[in-house]
Amino acid sequence: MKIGDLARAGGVGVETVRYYQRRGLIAEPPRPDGVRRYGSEDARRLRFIRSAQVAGFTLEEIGELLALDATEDRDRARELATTRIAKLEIEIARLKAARTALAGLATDCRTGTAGPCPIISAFEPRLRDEG
Amino acid sequence: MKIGDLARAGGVGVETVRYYQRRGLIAEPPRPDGVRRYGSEDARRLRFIRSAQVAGFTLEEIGELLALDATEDRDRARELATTRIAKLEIEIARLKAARTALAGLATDCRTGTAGPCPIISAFEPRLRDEG
DNA sequence: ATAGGTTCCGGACCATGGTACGGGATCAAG
DNA sequence: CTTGATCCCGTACCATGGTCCGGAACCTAT
Repeated sequence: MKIGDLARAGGVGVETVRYYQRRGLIAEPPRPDGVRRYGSEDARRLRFIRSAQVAGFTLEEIGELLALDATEDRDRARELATTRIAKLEIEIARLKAARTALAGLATDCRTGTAGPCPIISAFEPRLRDEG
Repeated sequence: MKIGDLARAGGVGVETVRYYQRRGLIAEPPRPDGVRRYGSEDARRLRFIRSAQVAGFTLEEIGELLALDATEDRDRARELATTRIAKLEIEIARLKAARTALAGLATDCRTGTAGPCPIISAFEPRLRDEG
């Protein structure tokens, strides 16, 4: 694979691959004829990077994870995982609360009723009755 | 309230309040004696901004929401709300998947077993048996 | 009255994660 | 053998959301 193929396989741009390379997230592959040649392992790494980003890891942390993948430091790996899980829990709870607030807003802003809808108060703790 | 009080009430820095002001998210308050004097309404706005950020709105969108709060454009308000809800659903699902992956990683990386733990594969679709 | 804390302001700077630019080399197809 | 795509490289630039800087003015307590 050349860089363009890898980028396509990973759903990113060529520039992004080069950027990851500069950051040391993807190893510099051999270039027999002057052009970088990647293997399926690189594609796997690239996919991992994207997944880990979704999980909220920064590129720096992802670099550590990748380095760790080859080591025996299971403790550190578990530590990174559990720390991130805790943050994910918080984030998920936050997003759910936001969703609830927005659902309330969408309901309150049904068409047909006159006047503005209470956007700001939609995010405030609901003390008013549900009636 | 002076700007420092407002910032404290909103859990942000003074510079952040000034920044929001520049962005037009908080109205320029009266300054009888040359110093900005805020009321509880401003604190409410500030809290709203933080909540809306958690909900994934950009500051630009938040500006629109704030503008909308005073208008009669219920359709637009509902539209923004439902669009964001859809994105939140996706994001929540993603975070849950990430949490699952990390939980698997943490399990696999129990201490005691020898060898590196499969960090990269933790995020790959699990085809291998659970045994 | 002098020090410490706060406010004012514009503009510079920062972190993160890319994205674009310009210019040159190389390759495959028409 | 030219055209178009792709590759190489370094550097510059971008968007977002702040954060800090320096210098001047003010208030309050000691």
